[in-house]
Amino acid sequence: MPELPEVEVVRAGLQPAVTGALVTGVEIFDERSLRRHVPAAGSFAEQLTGRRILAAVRRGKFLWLPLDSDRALVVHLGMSGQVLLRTPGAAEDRMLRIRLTLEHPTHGELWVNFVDQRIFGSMAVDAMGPTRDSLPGGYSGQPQADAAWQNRIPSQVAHIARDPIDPSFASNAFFAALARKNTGIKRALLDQNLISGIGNIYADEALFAARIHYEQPAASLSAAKARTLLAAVRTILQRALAEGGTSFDAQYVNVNGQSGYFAHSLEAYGRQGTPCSRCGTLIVREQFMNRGSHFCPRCQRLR
DNA sequence: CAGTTAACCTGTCAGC
DNA sequence: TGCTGACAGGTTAACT
Repeated sequence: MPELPEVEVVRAGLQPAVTGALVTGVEIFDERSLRRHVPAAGSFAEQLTGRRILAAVRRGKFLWLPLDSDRALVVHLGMSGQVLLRTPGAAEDRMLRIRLTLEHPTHGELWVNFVDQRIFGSMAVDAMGPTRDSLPGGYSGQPQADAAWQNRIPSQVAHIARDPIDPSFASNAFFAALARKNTGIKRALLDQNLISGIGNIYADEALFAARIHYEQPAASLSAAKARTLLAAVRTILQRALAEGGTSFDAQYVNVNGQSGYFAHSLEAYGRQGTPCSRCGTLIVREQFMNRGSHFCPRCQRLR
């Protein structure tokens, strides 16, 4: 489940189920799902078994579960990852790669199934370090300023920029970086080191809402236009989150396997050949970065 | 530094 | 029915 809203749906679903739970079992069905695990301080299973989970945190499309060992279980869903909560003994999920068994003090025993068709996603145990700005590492539902994990971040997530719905997102620094970028605006929106959480769907939707062509040079946007774009990004992400994310099929689901509804609200992504909701011109799809860019050629002109 | 390409993978769908 | 090719929401490393 790729972009920010879909990952946040997963985080929010995990939080009440895993916070305070003890990891009692780890089963690995496909080692390739541990691609990002660095076995320096011990194997994946060794570092998890017997540890307690303290929270569920997200920055952009990265999710992590801080452990009582100053490490964290880092989860990235890649293109097709799912995290499913199951009652032990439930029927096997297809394409199950990793399973954790948890013992929660009040909810009892639980399976956390990591399912991933394409195996671009991964789980890893990683060391935590301080955040560069000494602010919270990401979004975790309830702020817990006194918690040791709060202002720390897994080493493999440290290079990822804050996302636009993070209260600590530095808008002015983002605008300044845009003004310095010698590249197209969509490439900049997809650059997770500049702003995180935006993928191909929401980049196209935000650019449509702000009426900006995807190849418009980032540095050429006026201050007002850049502000409009950031506001559009936030609005789209929040609306998508409120509707449970975007699902075209059973691939992108919450921890209970349910789809979101935002696909009905898409204005540009996947709508090539259908009329623009503003002017009736047919939406166009062009090849871009080995995928598609969808836009209205009339509303979104290159200037 | 910016941009391109390839690599990592499996499944689904359209067309023949 | 079966084959082939195109396509899919992401990230990273290597190269120009």
